[in-house]
Amino acid sequence: MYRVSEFSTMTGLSKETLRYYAEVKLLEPAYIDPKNNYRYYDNGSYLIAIILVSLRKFNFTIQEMITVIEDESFKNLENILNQKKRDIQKKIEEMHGTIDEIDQFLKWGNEEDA
Amino acid sequence: MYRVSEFSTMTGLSKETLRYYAEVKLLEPAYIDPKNNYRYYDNGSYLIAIILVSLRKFNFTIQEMITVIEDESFKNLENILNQKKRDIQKKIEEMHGTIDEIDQFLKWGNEEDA
DNA sequence: ATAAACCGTGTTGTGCACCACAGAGTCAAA
DNA sequence: TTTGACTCTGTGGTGCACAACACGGTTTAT
Repeated sequence: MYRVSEFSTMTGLSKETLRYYAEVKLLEPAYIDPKNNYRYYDNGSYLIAIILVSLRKFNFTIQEMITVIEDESFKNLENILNQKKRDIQKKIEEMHGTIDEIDQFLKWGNEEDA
Repeated sequence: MYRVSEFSTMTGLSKETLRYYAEVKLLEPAYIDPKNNYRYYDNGSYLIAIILVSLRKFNFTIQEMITVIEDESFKNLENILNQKKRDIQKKIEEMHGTIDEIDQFLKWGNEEDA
């Protein structure tokens, strides 16, 4: 059982982030001492925390992560990740579109000059 | 001279957005009637508004747009747009990187299963 | 016993680009 | 002249994901 400080350095999540994650029921402590309200995390918490850190790198929102975690035993995690990949690919295409529009705009500017 | 409502429909910028743009000195009305504070826009305002709408599509921030507008006569607009294109391309590469990381994660998950 | 280091709660602030609303004044048409 | 549509200002709210306090209790080491 780890206290917040230790768990924070283990996971790379700040204490405030851990508190926030508990608040939104994304990652709740394994145990809370009723006499001083100290929050304790265990190795199960750690596994989840590691996954959350990855998901955050993949730009998952808190809500999406909650969905992942609520779906016990991660049955749909693969589907969700594949969906995320498609979302990213879509955004990439949009950005290519934006580049095209900028090119149009530049072209229009140059023609105006002529 | 156009009042906000008309100018709003002309440009597609909402009244609140126009008010906000005036507040941050991005697009100030051409004339303000001192006796009732009504804000009036003219054709010069319109030209700038059109450009701003495009820049917003290109994901310019307000600060960036202010920079563009302050630089009278748009000498550096082309440079800035080209810089923006590079920024977008960089983000596209980052997103490809994220996709690779997701693939790694998926691969790791499948190996764990085995 | 004391001091340092830790923990809790509650609250406010951050950045961005607006949106929404209330209350009051103003203008245009009939 | 009345009605309805318009305008202003000021203020607060939105979403996201925390960060940053202040204040007080607790634990740990010496």
